[in-house]
This record gives sequence, structure tokens and C-alpha cells, in this order.
Amino acid sequence: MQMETSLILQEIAKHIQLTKDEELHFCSLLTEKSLKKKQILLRANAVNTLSAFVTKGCLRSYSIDRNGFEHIVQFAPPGWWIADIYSMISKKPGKLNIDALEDSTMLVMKREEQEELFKKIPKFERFFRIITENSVAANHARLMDYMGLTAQERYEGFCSRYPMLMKTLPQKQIAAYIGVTPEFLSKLKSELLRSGKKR
Amino acid sequence: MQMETSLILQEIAKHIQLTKDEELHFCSLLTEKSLKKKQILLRANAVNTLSAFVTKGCLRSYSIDRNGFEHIVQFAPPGWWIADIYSMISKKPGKLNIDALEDSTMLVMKREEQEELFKKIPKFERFFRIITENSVAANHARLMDYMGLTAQERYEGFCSRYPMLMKTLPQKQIAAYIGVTPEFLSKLKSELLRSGKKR
DNA sequence: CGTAACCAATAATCTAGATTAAGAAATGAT
DNA sequence: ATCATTTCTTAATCTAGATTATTGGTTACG
Repeated sequence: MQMETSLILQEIAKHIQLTKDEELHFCSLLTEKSLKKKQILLRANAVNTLSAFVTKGCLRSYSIDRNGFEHIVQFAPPGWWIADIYSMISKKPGKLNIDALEDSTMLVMKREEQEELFKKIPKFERFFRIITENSVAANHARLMDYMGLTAQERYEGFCSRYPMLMKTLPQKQIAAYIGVTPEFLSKLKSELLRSGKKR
Repeated sequence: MQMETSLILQEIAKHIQLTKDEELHFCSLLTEKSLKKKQILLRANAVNTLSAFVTKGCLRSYSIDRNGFEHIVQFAPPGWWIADIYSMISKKPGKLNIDALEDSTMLVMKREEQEELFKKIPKFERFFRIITENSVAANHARLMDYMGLTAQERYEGFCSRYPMLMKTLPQKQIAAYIGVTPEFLSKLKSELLRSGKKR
């Protein structure tokens, strides 16, 4: 049974060009992993140096606050990378948990292997530089939304930015992403519906 | 009058090793710029593709919400990079403003020149990959604080993480960073003081 | 200098969103 | 099918933090 690498190679090809040999070498550093819904890829308070590229399903990274509430930092549908970058680069225990929101498969790479890859094929420095820049831009947008918008605006923003996730995710996960309680999101939705129906 | 490049070369040396020639070439791509307090380096709603490395003073990047309130995304004291990464990579108008909180000097590089640099000295892909990874980690921490902590905890966190900025920044800038009104921060401080004095 | 512009403190009032509670619907396991 | 678990809705109450307003203190600067 072969590992599904076409999506990841396609993503890479958007930014750098690899020879067949380089592709093979890269793929040899990946491990395919499958998780059933709710299974955990990695936990807070441990050193977690791996990153995962999702090929099927959906993962999420989240932290748990002092009161036990989950706060979602990122969703990762197919084509996205997910990791606890803090723990990965500092080699210290992180605060992120990563688990599967539905049955999922992913390609996993350990940081050491990534470092190896950088030595062997320096072009990958470029690839990950670009991926990481995209991530910074997304985080900035997220932060600005958080600081300057109301919950309703964040919800509407989420709906228009991630229509796919809207359909598949349970509403409480969306609440944990936009930063409100599920109860309040439910209220928001019914208000939007009411005001939408009248006109 | 020579440009002050020792700090930036020192930062680079932490991550990659350059020959004297490479250092010279890199420095030739930088422009030194000085801003007086409150002067603007770059504005929202325009394409801004430059990044700045601060050597003196302090810059900030911030967005302005619908009600005219400023929300600070990042402070940049000496040794830090600052840019509107979204605009820089997408070449579209961004949402960030960057200005000087005090008289400051910085080394500025245009994205095109950075791209040139990547072609000429690929080691810099590595350098910026690492810098950008650090930035993602910082943004994740910021987001988690925002989602899971109270204003008071964010304030205490800020105090212990950035004691330098505490001393130099006016309080309203700190408020705009931790995400509260200056009035509420003032209240928080006096509560902390009161409860601190009793014991 | 004097006066304008900015900055901090305090306090009263107001509101977005949290909390608590309880029932209805959906999903899943056996 | 049936029971258990998880998810969603609605509604009443509560609170962290916003808003508005007033006062006094600094800093800049013509």
C-alpha cells in the first residue's frame, strides 16, 4: 500500500522545482499516519518537534486554558501544514495539542529529518521560508480580527473565508476558533437568521 | 557618515555564516532610514513590500479598526524586524501601519532586493526561514494569550516579557497592545497596586 | 514662559459576551 | 431499534471590560 504524495508534491511544485531524485528523497523522509476522529497527534507539555501535512480529513491545533476551555489556533484541512512551531524550534514543551476532527491521514516529518533535508537539498529552505511567511500573514490577519472585530463579524468572516469547514465542522469547533462560547454563537446565528429572513 | 550594520550582522551570524564579501553585498542592499517620533514608515491600504530592521528607538505595526481605534500587532525595538508580511508576499494593499514610537533608525530592504539576495546568496533563505519561524511562534503565543487570558494576566505577562518596553512606552500603547482601553488598564494597575500594597 | 496637545487617574454607567441551567436533536455504539 | 453521548437551542442572570465624562499632570513648542 503506497503513501499518497501527489498533493504534497504538487504544493511544493508551486514554489520550488525538484528533480525526480529529489522528490524521492523528500518522500523517503515522510511517514504516513492515519488518525480516527478525536485521536491525538501531539499533546501540550511535551517536546513536539514534528510537523504534519494533511492529505485527508481535518486536524486542529488548540490550547487549553486554566478553566479547561479549548481555544483553536488553527484548522488544517488537506493541503495544510500543522505543527507546534514553538516547541519545534525551542525544543521545549509546548502549549499546543493537535488532534483529528474527523478520520484523517497525514504525512509526518520529524524536525531532525527536516534539518537533514535542508542540508541535503537547500532549496527546501526556500520552500519552508515561503510556507512560514504565509503562516505569519494568516496569523496577523487572525490577530487583527480578534482585536478589532465583534464576534458576529468574526463569524461572518469565518463563513466567507472557510465555506468548506463551515459545512463539515460542528458548530462548537467554530465557536472555539472565533473565540466565543457555543451558546453565544448559537444566539448569533439565530439573530442573523431572523434579521436575514425579514427582508 | 557610515550606516550602523554591526547589530544586524551580529543577528545574522547567530544563524548563518557569511564571508566578508557576502556581508558587504548584503549591506549594499540596505538603506538606512531615520524617523522622528510619530513619523510613518508605511501605511495601510497601500502595497508595502519593504521590511525594516530596527537599530535604534522603537517602531510598531498596528491596524485601525472601523471605530478608529488602533490595535498594535507588534513592537520592534532594536534587533527586531518589522514589515507588513501580507502585503509583502501578496503584493496587495495591506491593513498594517508602521510608525515610530520614538526617534528611531532602521535598515530597510525592499522585497525585490531580498529576492535578489536569495538568488545570489541562498544561505539567506535559511536565515529568513528561521526568523520567520520565530515570528510564527511569537504570534501563536500572542493569540493564545488573547484567547485564554484575562486582561490582567495579559498585562502581567507583558510586564514580565518586555520589562524594557514597560519603562519606555506610554501606557496607552501598552493598552493598545494587550487589547484594552487605556482607562481600563489604568484601573487594572491601581487594583494591582492596592492588592500588592496590603501584603 | 504660557498655552496647546497629549497622557494618566478616577468614577459612573452601559453592553457584549460569559455563565448557568434545562430541554430538544442529532449522532453513535451495541 | 435502543440507550448513551455529544451537540444545539433558548432564556435568565451576571460580569469583564467599554464608554463617557471630568480632573489634574506632563511635555512640547511658538
